[in-house]
Amino acid sequence: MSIGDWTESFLGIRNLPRGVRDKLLREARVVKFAAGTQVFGPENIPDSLMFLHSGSIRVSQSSESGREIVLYRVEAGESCVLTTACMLSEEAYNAEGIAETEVVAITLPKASFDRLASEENSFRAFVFQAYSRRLIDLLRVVDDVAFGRMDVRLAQRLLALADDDQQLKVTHQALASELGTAREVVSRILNDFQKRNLIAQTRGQISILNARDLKRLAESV
Amino acid sequence: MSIGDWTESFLGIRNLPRGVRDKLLREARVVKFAAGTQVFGPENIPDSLMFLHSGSIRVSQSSESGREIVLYRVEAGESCVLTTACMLSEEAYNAEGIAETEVVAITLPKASFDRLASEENSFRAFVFQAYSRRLIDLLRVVDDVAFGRMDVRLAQRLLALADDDQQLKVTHQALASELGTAREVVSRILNDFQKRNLIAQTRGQISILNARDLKRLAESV
DNA sequence: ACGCCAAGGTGACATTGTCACTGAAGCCTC
DNA sequence: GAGGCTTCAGTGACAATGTCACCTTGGCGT
Repeated sequence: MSIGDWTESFLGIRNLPRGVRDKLLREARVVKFAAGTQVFGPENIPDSLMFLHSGSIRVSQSSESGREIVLYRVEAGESCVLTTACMLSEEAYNAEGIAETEVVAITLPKASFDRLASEENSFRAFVFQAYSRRLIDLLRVVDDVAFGRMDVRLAQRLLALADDDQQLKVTHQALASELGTAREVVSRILNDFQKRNLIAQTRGQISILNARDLKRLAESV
Repeated sequence: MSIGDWTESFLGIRNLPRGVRDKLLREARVVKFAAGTQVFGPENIPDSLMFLHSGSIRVSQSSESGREIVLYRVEAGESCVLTTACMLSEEAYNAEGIAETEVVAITLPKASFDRLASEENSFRAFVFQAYSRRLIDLLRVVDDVAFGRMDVRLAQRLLALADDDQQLKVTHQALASELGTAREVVSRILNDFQKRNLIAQTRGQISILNARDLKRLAESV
C-alpha cells in the first residue's frame, strides 16, 4: 500500500535532507488499522516504533474490576511512545491503544530508528518531545483524577468530544470509561445537566444546549 | 566540590570509553541540595539535565486547593526526566521535586547531553529507559488513584516507607500527601488499622505490629 | 407481535472528601 | 513547673462518588 511521501507529515522528519527521507521511505512500512481494532496492548507489543499518519488512537488503561480510563489520544503527526516505553522497561502495565477511526501509521524498524536518533538532531528532538508531551498528558490525568470534581471533568469531556453541531454520539458507559468512573455516576450528572438545561439527551446521543454555561462549569476550578 | 569518578554510578555512562568519561568529568557540574529544599518546580526549571548521584528526590504534584500527591521518587543512579520534559514542551504543569535527603546530583549542559545522546548508543538507551520508567510509574499512579481503595493504598505505602524496624516517623498529613487524599481520611483508616492491631500509633510515629496481615491487605486487589 | 439486548434509571448503601470544630502532645519562655 | 503557643490528631455532620441489585425503555430482528 502506498500513501505518497509521508515524510512531509512529521515535524522531526520533514526538514531532513532528501536523501535521508528517501531512505526512510524505503525502510519504513505503512500499516493500517480498521476503526475499533487494537493497535497495541498488554499481549500485543509492537517491536517497532510507530508514527501516526492519519486517524486517532485512544490510549486507555483498565482495572481488574472492569473499569477503564482514557489516558490520552494520539493524533496524526504524533508518535506513539507508550509502545516503545513498554518495549524498553519490561514492566507490567495494562494500557492499550484502540484505533478510534481508521488509522494509517508508519512503523520504523528499531535499527532505522536508532540510526536516525543518532544522526539527526531534529529527529531526536522530535522523539524526546513526544515523550515529554505524554509525560505532561499523564500529569494532567493524575491531577484530574486525584483532585478534580466529576461534574467539572464530565463537562470538559463533553465539550472536547462534541462535533461542530454540539452533538455527541456516545453512551453513558463510554463517557464513564473516558473519565474512569461508573456509568451510574455519569447518568446522575447528565440528568442534573439536563435539569439545568445545559444539555438534551436521547438514547446514545447528547446535544449541548448551552455551551457557554457548560464551559463556565468546565472551567470552574 | 569533588566526589570522585561519578561516571561509575550510572548505567548508561559507566561502560563508555575512558576518553568520553574524562570529558564528561570536565563538562559536568556537581551540585548539592540540602534535605527539604526544592530541586525543581514550576518556577524553578533547571536548564540542564540532571543525574542523581546520591540521595532521593520526591516528585509530587499539588492542586490549587492545597492537596498534594507523590508521583514517584528519583533514586541514586537515575536521571530526573521530568525537568527535561518540562524544558522541552513548554506546557504548564505543577509538579515539583523536593530533596528528601541530602542530594548530590550531576548536571550536564544541554550541549554535552546532545552530543552524548547522538554519539553514544548506550547513553541514549539509558535516557530512553529513564523516560520509559517514569511513564510506567505514572501509569501506576493513575491506576491506583482511579481504581484503588484508599485502605489498600495506605497499607502499601506504610510498608514501603517503613524502616527496618517496621517503624515510620510520619504525620498523618504527610501520608495524606503521599496518597493525594485528606488527613482526616488517613486518620480514619489508621484508627481502623489500630483497632485491628495491625499498627500502633503515637504522635508522628507509627509502628507496624502485624506486617503479614498488613501485607495481605495491601495485596488484596 | 414477540422476544431480546443494550442503554439508561433508581434506591440503598459504602467509601471517600470537606468542613468546622475540639482535644492533646510537645515545646518555648518565663 | 505554669502558662501559652503551635502542630498533630480526633470527631460528627454532611456532600460527592462508587457499588450493587434491580427495573424500565427503546430499538432491533424474526
